[in-house]
Amino acid sequence: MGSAERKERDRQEMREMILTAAKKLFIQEGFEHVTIRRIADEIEYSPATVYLYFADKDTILCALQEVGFQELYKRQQVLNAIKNPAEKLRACGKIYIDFAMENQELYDLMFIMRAPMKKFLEPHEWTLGKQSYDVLRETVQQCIEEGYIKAQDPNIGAFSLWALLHGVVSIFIRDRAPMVPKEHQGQIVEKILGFAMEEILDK
Amino acid sequence: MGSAERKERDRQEMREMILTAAKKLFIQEGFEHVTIRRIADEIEYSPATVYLYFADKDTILCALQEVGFQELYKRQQVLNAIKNPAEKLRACGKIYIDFAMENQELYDLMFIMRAPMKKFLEPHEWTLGKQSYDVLRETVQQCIEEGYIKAQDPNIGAFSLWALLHGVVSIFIRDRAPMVPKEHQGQIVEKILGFAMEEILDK
DNA sequence: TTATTTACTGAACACAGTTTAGTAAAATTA
DNA sequence: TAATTTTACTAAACTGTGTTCAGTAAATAA
Repeated sequence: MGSAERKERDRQEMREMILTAAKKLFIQEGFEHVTIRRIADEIEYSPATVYLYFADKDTILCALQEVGFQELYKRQQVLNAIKNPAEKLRACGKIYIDFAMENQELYDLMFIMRAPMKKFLEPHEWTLGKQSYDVLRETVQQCIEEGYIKAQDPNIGAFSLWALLHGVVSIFIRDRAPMVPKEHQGQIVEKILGFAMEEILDK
Repeated sequence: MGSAERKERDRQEMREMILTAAKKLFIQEGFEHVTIRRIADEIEYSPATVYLYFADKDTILCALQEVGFQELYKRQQVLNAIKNPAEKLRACGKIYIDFAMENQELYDLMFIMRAPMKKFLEPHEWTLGKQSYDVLRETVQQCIEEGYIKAQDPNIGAFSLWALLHGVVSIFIRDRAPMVPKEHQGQIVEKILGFAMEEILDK
């Protein structure tokens, strides 16, 4: 009677195949080329089969979004080694912008795209996102406690910093700054992070 | 032989009818319900007719984007009455965030959506956007000249402020901050503007 | 009055996401 | 082993996109 377990294992394998194919298409060809039919081609099954493993396209995008949050959270782990809160905050910002600029399609899906958010609106688990956000919020909190930031509310502080960094990278990712050539974008993102750090931190 | 002029006038009227219909759908029903067929219904012509006045859907979205930039620029005109650069900068920010939060669908089209940007990528006229951006840049410039800001480069300064404000409003517009209830969003946007002003301005 | 240009549309095409009816293989039961 | 049921899968279709094209009727020009 161990066949039920094998079934479940096979099912998970299939789900991962689909996600892997979707991610590959997503990164290599961009969002607009991620179609159920292309995913089906990639895994060598029919389009209808995809629907036996995922309710609809948005659900696949949600799952992919979670993969993105896992990767971001993983990068954030190096922060545990940094004790000084000011340094830690700067590193936290750096990790965020590097992740964004190096994985633009994935970042877009996680923080900009409309598609996969319908599912999340309700009580649902934005858990993964919260996990990453908490890293930032706690670092800001630490900066306040140890007197590196004069600001009072860690929530507003963390949110402002997030907004600033998200603002810069999303302007570039969605091509809203034609006055800035692509090859200067990374440099400007870093400069703004440094600028923000000087303004926020007291020493 | 004045018929050629009337023809041109009729043509412009038709273009405006289409844009008006598109804008109405856009604002009342949201982007996903703006289809060529719905626009055609609205103006009581066939879908094919729309293509006699606009090359494709993206071109219509571009035109709508320009309408948005006109509206933003129009709001910015009240800034001319403000002489003190610090006050002016704050008002400039306030106008921006008010416009964004009051016209979320339009703001989305102007600053977030992917669709209408393919056309703009080349040398093309991002003129309207530049016009509005220059208002901000010149205000920052003025603040620097009159010693209200210690920062050296007006470009980085203006861009940072834009990024911060765009970051906040776009996080809300694309529902990426489930921890913030809708009724508090406006309040937070304002708080962050105030926060930024305190940090940036020297007095 | 005739010829030509203009403004418009019905019908189709290609391509999405998604559903459904059916099939062949595997698993279960007898 | 033989019969039955369940499972895994797919071909084909449905709806709804953006877009094109051949044809038509009215307005204009000759």
